[in-house]
Amino acid sequence: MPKRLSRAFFSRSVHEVAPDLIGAIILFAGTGGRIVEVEAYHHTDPAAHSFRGPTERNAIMFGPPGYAYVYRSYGIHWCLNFVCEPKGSASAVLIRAIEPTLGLPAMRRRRGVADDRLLCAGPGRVCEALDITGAHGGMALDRPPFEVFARTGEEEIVAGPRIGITKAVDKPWRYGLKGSRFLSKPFSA
DNA sequence: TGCCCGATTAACT
DNA sequence: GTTAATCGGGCAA
Repeated sequence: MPKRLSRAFFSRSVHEVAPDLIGAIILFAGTGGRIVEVEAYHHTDPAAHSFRGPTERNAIMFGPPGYAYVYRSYGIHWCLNFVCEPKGSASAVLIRAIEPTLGLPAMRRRRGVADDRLLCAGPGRVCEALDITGAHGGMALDRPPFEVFARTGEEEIVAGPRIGITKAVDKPWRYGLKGSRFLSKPFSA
């Protein structure tokens, strides 16, 4: 039985937690699968929402680790983050893509796409497939409806530049499961 | 109060 | 490859 990830797991540096999340299982109300792509955002990073200090939107990032930070992207989509590091560090990992395994009928219905590779290939798609919205921001990751389990065994992890940002574009803080068909974009060799 | 633009996606050409 | 959709956050005034 996989080990449930608790607050101690998320209390470490966001640059340790992010690659350790590749291969982990995330379930929300019983739907989800294996995490195959994430990005790390540290509060000293100009691309992070927390870079300019606490606001109403990013308040969760300044709280304790092990909680969900959900924000609205482009006025349309929801994006899910896991808050990391000791409280006040304001760092988080963006969940960018999942290999969908549990609750496939529900996820297909919510997404309305024919190809399962597009169910959870992107941060907005992940939230639509799992039915995560801003209402779930601030929820603990070790309590229902969230369930997060550690990966079992070794995984081959690749890193590269993050997607969709205009600041700190050179930092290789996007992590993925090598060769996965469920990435939002391939990693360049 | 007004303005610009974004940790995106889908539907175009 | 390009672009519209769509709206709240953050900052200037």
